[in-house]
Order: sequence, then C-alpha cells, then structure tokens
Amino acid sequence: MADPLYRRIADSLQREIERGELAEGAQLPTEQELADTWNASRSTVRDAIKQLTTRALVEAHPGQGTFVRRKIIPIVTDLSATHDLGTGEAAQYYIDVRRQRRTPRSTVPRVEIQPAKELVASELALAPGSQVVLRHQQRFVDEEPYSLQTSFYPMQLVTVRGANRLIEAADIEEGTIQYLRREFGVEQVGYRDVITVRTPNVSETTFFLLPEDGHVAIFENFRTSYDQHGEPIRLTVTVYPADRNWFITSGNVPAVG
Amino acid sequence: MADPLYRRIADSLQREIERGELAEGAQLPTEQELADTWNASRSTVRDAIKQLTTRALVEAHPGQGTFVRRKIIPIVTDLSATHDLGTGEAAQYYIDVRRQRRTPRSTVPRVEIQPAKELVASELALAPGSQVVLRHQQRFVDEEPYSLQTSFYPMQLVTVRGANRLIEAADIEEGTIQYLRREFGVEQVGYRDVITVRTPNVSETTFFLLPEDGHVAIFENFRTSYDQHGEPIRLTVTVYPADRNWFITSGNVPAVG
DNA sequence: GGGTATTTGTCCGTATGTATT
DNA sequence: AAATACATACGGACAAATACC
Repeated sequence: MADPLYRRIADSLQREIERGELAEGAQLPTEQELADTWNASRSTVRDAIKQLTTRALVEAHPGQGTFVRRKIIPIVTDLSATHDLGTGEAAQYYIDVRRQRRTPRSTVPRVEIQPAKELVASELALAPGSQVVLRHQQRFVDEEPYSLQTSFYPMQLVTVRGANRLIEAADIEEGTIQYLRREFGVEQVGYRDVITVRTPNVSETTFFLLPEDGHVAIFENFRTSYDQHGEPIRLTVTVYPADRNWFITSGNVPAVG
Repeated sequence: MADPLYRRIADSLQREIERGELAEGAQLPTEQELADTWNASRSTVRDAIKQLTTRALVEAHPGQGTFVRRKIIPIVTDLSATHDLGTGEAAQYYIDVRRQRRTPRSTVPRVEIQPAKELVASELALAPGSQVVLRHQQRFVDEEPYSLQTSFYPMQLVTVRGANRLIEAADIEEGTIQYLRREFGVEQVGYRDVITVRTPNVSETTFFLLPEDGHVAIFENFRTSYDQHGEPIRLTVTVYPADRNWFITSGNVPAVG
C-alpha cells in the first residue's frame, strides 16, 4: 500500500482492461464517478488516467469520455524483400501494400540539392559538405499516413554519370533503382539497415496525426545501398509510427515459411 | 497563441534544449522559478515538465532539480550476423558484445515445459496445446540489464530426437544451435524476424529499471528459425528497451561496408 | 440552428509528503 | 537539523468539445 493513490487507481484500471472486464472500445467511468468510488479528487483521478494514456491503453475524448483503445491492425513491412528482387524500395512498397489488399499512394517527390550533413556524408563515403540529391516523399496506405521517406544520392550520379531524372521533381515510376540499373548499369547488390526507435519530432507528429504528448514512438530505418563495386549509392531514411507497423526481415527462409 | 499555457512553456523549453541553450545534463529552472517567469502556477509548470518527461527530454529528481537528459550511447545489435555463421544467437551475443569492448553476462536459463500458446504453436507449426520447451534468460552488458530472451522448442526434439540438454536448466555454452547440429544433424539454415515496438509490461519495467510511466518503448523481436527441411525448429522472442539499443540488419553487404 | 447537459481540458491556489543536500 | 526541490493530493473555477433534444 506504499503506492500513491493515483497509481493504485491506474493499476486497478489497467488490470480491469487486461482481464477484459473493460473491453476494447468500452467507456471508462467518468472522472467524477472514479473520484467518488475511490474517495479521491478529480485531479488525482486525472493523474491516473494520464498514466494509462501514456501507456497507450486508453484515449480520452472531450465531451464523450475515456475509452479503452482498440488494437490497431498493423501494416506489415518486409525490410528484406527488396534486395532479393532488385526491385527497389519504391516499387516494392506498391507491391507489398497491394498484397495486403490495401491501397498505396505516395506524393510527388520534393527534390533538393544540399551539402551532405555528417551522417549522410559518412554513409555515402563522401567528403563532408559534398553535394547530394535529396528526394523526399510522403506515403499513404488507404489514404492514411504511412511513412516519410528521404533518399540521398551522391551528386556525382547526376553530374558525372548523367542520371538527370534523379533531380526531376517527378515520381520515377519504375523506381530509381531500376532506372539506375537500366540506364547506367549501377546495380544495387546489397544494403545495410540501421534501425532505431525514438520520440517523434514536430513534423512527424503533424503528418502522422500522433498525440501531442509524444508517447507514440517513431521507428526509423537508415538503409545504405551498395552497388556491384561495393560503393554506397544511396542512403534512404524511412520513418514509421511504431504503434501501427510491424516489420519482417528474413534470411534464407524456405518457401511459404 | 491558441496553444494552452502549459504547452507554450513546454515548447519553449524544448526549443532551448534543441538549440543547446540548455545543454545535456544542465539543470532547468526550478518549478517555482518557471512559474514566476511565466506568471503561471506551479501546477501548470508541472504539466509542461510532464510533457518533456514523456518525450524523454528531461528527468526530474526530488530534492535536486530537473535536468536535460544525456544522450545514451546505444548498444548496436546485428540481427543478421547469426545466420551467416550458423553460430546461433547465444554465442553470437557474446561475440557481438565483446566486439564493442563491453562485458556480456547471461543468467542460467529458466526452463519450463508448457502447452504451446496460439502464437507459439502457429510459428512452430504445431497443433495448439502441443508441449514445448521454453528457455528464458536475462542478459546483461557491463552488468546493466540488456535483453530478456525466451526460446521455444518443439518437445519432439527431446522426446523423439533425444535432445535432452534442452530441458536442463543449465547454459549450453556452445549454443543450442550448435548443440542441435552436432548431436542431431539439425541445421538452422534460415530464419524470419518479426519486429514490433510496444509499451513495456510490469516485469520488463522492473528488469530494465524503466520509468514507471511507461514512456520508454520496448523493441520486440520474434525470430522463427528453420532447419534444412524447411521445418521450424525454434521461436526466440527477445525484448530490448528501445531507448538504448540500435539494430543492424544487412543483405549481401561488401566487406567492411 | 440553438440551447443545454455531460465530459474532458486547462489553470489556479494550497497543503503536506519525501528525497536530497 | 534545516533548507531546497520535486511528488502527491485536495478542491474550485471556467473553457472547449460533444451529444442530444
């Protein structure tokens, strides 16, 4: 009984949710009702509910009440499918999403040319401050925000090799990877992913419509792709809200699996 | 200025932190000082700080003050190294951690025999309720809690094939994968990982010493391993605190990379 | 559309407890 | 022992969103 009152209230409600006595979508007692039954003030009850909100167990709606959150049906993304096929992430995204009987859409890329920041230069094996092409896209599934993706390419691909479509602000329908292979013989033969989880920034909170308190984490994938000479040709940074996405990666699984 | 006062205070502090005016480890003004400068009540200031705490930007210590959190040096775990070597995760963990000049330790496994729950049965392609062997370990790096791992094996490996060491509550130093290959010709030739991020449960909060409010997410990896006949031989569930771990996975990267 | 009741959101002030210095 | 700073708890007032008549 050493626990403070607000936590005892929160733990009690959490147990009711986990035992199913408060089912998904069910309304919790109002703050005033909880205050009465626990002989607590409304402020204390609100502290308890705040904790459940941070734990993503409930959501409160002004004028309506507080409800047990429904489980989200996750979108499953296969991080390893790409390299098997040499398809490139852009095309792969459309294939994957359609396979789950959902509808993909992505915005026309925003294209910029920038001096490479430290991380980008390091991953692309460029001198710091070298020019890089940046292509940024918003992706949707069933018109719901799904991911934000930014790809960085060495500017040499354009200036030396002549890959001019990289700097056009238009979707490359076949995928940049196939474009680079077909036109310039640059093949993506391998990649390395670095995966981190962190709190969202403001633009992510806005785009994904995340709760303001930042309790929904962001899943961030840095993918460095290499060509047949072992040179890095691209860094792709993709972020997803962690509450509605699962990821798969596999090594040499048998068919079906 | 439509934003409520507590959020304006929080955003102002957050900008100061991001601009470095409040450096890592620096102490914020006390709640009373902030209340005075913003003409707000202490309760409102506390609401603001609560938001920064949820966003993992600051941490409060009674009697001392509230401080900007220091960045954590992450432990990097390679999710794909294992299958290249056929080493098995257990041995790989020791190799990986030592390579980062840190000290690994894991507890003696807790071994149980259980009827398979739905997920386990499905991943191991067993009839629901079939017996499975469960081996649970706590892992440490530099004596700090690092991961919790539970592996499930079909009981047939013991009853039919005679892999009796699976049900001994003792570390299999060479790794279960090498044990199964050496003694029984069962080779792990492939795997599939499913990765999710979720809020911690009570035992995870306790083991990893996570803050009670549950704002630190848990990174969860379900790895199903397959033998040379395409049969699943193991399901390993590993959980890590998302705030201090990064993950790498790669496909066919050139040497060094 | 308007008005009213309900419910959560914001903000205030105060008092007391607990951890740290 | 005393001072400082955050933690818990109370209660009240009004605002904002929603639902319903």
